[in-house]
Amino acid sequence: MNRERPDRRVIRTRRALREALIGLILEKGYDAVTVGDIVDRADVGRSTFYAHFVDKDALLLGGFSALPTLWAEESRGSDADGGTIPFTFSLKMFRHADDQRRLFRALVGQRSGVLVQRQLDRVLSDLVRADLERFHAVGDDRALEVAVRFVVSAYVGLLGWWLEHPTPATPEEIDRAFRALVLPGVAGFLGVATANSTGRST
Amino acid sequence: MNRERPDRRVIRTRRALREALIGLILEKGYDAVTVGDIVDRADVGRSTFYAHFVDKDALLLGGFSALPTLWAEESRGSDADGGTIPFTFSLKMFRHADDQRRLFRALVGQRSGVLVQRQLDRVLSDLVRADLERFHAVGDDRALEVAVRFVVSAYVGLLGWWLEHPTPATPEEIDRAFRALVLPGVAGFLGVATANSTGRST
DNA sequence: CCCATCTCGGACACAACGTCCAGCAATGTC
DNA sequence: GACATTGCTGGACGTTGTGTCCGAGATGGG
Repeated sequence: MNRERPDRRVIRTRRALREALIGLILEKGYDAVTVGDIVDRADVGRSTFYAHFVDKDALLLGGFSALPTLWAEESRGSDADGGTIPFTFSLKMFRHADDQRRLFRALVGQRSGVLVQRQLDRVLSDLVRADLERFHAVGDDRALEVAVRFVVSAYVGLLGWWLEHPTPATPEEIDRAFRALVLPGVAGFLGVATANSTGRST
Repeated sequence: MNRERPDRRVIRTRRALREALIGLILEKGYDAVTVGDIVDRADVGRSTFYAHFVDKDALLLGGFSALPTLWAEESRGSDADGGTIPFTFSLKMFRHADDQRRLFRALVGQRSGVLVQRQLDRVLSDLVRADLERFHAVGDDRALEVAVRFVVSAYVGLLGWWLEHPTPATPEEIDRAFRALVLPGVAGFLGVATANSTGRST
């Protein structure tokens, strides 16, 4: 890995930009934020911004680049749970989102951009796929993908809804709802899939 | 209703714009299309465009404004089905999307804008809510909303995935998968299902 | 045939993006 | 502590797209 620790100035600049962005997102929503806004608030030259990031998007996603690894480690770390319960990411994520509710609402909520949602989708897809393979030992690849898509869509949908609501539901409650809604269908679907191998003759 | 049939010129212009937009969406994707592109292809003055629509978005959604009513009528019309099977929109929609696959992929696919997805979300939410109320007689309003969110998210997610794939799955197959994945969870979550009709297709 | 209405076309102001460069400042190293 | 390296500044510039405005001309409906 190319891990030469960068210049202090670089760190400073990047942090300033990241924090400015987050503040602005909370105020105006991501889409309404311009590069001008960001460098203005961060007290950084416009050209400096482009020296670091090609895009507004790059800045945002750069902040998230650490997260996937973190989650992956968390999920692997808790093998005790991971061994018996599928989708352990769910409750963790709900809690995390609850802590940073305002930011998450702005980023993953229903009236936000798609960028972060898409990123989240990608990360979750891998986790879910791994869990499904572990718990169901499916043979049909396409059925697996359909199930992954189903679980992730349902999850992100519920998450977005929950964030966007002045709701008294706790992370635990919404997590329970998620499991109750998703697990039966998956069990039935992948069970049938292995025995019956849905669909065309391969 | 204010249904004075408008001037021929108006009709002509609007149709030209709509068709130009669709063509351009198929070529470049919605986001990449500019108002300039549209009026250019439609051979319409720029100012004329703004005399009809405030936005690129308005033009697009204007085209869809007829659709919800159509679906609602379809759904109400087929009371024979509607009486025994929930979510009759599903297969219809899958078929419709299959017919216009390229356009739908550009509009509802996973790398498309959110506009149409959101519109679709709204329309489907109402349909799904109605069906859930009819089939489950729920008392808890919040549980109902959670279930609606779940069903719609799962549906739109599967639809998007299916469109974006060079997949040999027919509308019927993906519809069956959708029902198999969604119905058990809903039944369990909302309590007693009045009719336990788990996807009998034909 | 005439009037109302629509369309044209081009000019304009504006907002944001992304690039470039010369001069200055901070940094890590020896 | 001196110095070469690297990063930052700040503002000018070109570009693209948006949305508005208006007078002149074309076209439709009664």
